Amino acid sequence: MDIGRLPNPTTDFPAWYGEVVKQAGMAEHSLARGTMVAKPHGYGIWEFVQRALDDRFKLTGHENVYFPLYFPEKLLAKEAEHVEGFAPELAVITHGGGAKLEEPLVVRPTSEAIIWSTYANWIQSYRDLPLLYNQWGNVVRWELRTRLFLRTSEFLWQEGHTAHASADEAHEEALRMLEVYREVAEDVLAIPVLPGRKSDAEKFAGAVTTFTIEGLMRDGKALQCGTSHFLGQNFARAYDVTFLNQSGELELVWGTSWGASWRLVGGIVMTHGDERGLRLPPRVAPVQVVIVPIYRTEDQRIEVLAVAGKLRDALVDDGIRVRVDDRDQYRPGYKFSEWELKGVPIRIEVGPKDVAADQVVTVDRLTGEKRQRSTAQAATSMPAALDEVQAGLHRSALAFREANTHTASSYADLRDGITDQAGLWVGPWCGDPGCEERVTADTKATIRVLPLVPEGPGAPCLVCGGAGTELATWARAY
RNA sequence: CGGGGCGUAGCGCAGCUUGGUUAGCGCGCCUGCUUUGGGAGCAGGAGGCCGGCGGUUCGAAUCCGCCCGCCCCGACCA
Repeated sequence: MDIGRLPNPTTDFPAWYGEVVKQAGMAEHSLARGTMVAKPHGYGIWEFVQRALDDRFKLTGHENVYFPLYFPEKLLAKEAEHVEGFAPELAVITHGGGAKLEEPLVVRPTSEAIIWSTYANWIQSYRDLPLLYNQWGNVVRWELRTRLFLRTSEFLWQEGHTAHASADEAHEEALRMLEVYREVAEDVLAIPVLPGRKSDAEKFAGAVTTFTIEGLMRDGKALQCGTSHFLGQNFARAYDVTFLNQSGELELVWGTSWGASWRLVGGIVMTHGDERGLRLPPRVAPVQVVIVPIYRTEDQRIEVLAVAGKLRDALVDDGIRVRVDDRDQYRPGYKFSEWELKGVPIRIEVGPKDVAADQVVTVDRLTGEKRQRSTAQAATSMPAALDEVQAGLHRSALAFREANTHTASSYADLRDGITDQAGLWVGPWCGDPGCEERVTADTKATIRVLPLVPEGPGAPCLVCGGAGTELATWARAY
């Protein structure tokens, strides 16, 4: 693999991002426009994200199911807002088995249509509710401009689809899953996020309310890291999903849906990366500790690898994902750089001098500081050292977000501020879509998040001066 | 879809203006020796339908036409 120097993340963030993803062996573009190949290092990180999410889905009472990749196009059209929202990015199958299809099929851009039309058959009574299902899969949205992990025409994600007997219960479910996303982002990915609501302009096509968690990337742009929707009875109405309540009355079912994608992998890169490459939170690092042996002679090689092997075994017993890099064709300095590029949280160096002194050198990816420890202590101190890296990454990301969150006190403030200083800008908004549009037209920034509980900020709208009803957070976004 | 740029070895590029016999450079790759505590050195070697099709010409990577693909910038999105 060709590992060269990286572009400067401060002056050329998009180029830096692309090079990190490629050089770290995470992903690359594939032949059809907008598609990507996920490579072992990138897919490996995604597997830990998946596991963290899936474990929590199970703990909150959900089961996994799988619905098909394509379904009749006319199904999509039953929910007006929904079809309108997705029409521009649909992939449509017109031919199959060498013949033109009588009914075109769509490749799912999301699965509400096929799932709700199926739920109609599964739900008759309040006793069938709630239905708490999730599926892991891929979806296709015909994107024009793509970026590895962040926006590709096909991407991997999970989508939860639940059905409930009451509005309150569905609403609670949507918030519960938002909290799951928040917890995974913060505790597992070490990405500080703002939970909240989307404005009507930004919400999911077909939802009553869309909830979101938003992260702030190192270049000052926001990234939506997960969304959860309260669907009201919109899809139940469109797909005729009714149930008999305890009083024997026919009612429409209440629904939610929620999704998070491998975009989160891109979020990890853009939140924690630095000029040397990726910095991985230990909880999603495919390799948490790498041991690099250093030797000159064959005798030293044997001796050093023996110590490295014993250390590896001790760490494996502690449940740590560890690898000994015993490749003979690369020298130590090369390996240091490569593992730093790949973001491995902790490196242990073992050389002849260390073996003689019964010690090793440890270096963490957070501070780059080299420390000597006894071999025994190195083994026992690793779980705590990994926790320190995990916490340190979150701490520094949070400090970055705080330093880049600004309060706008006038419209000029907001408009010029977002242009001059990327980041999150907070200010009162009256709720009028016209005012929202004006800001977007002037600055390319959008409302990323509104408070979970609407609460008057007690100050006039920054745009029109009318009564402010919301404290909106604005930013340019991915 | 509108504007700009580019297709030559796995990757990054030169050569094209002014056509000429064997198409070159860096990185990577293979072999050997020396090396190995922050991206090793030397020597030898493999690897090309010059994006495709057609035209001009004794002769095309080079000139002309058409086509295909990719990248960047403007309206949508996890």
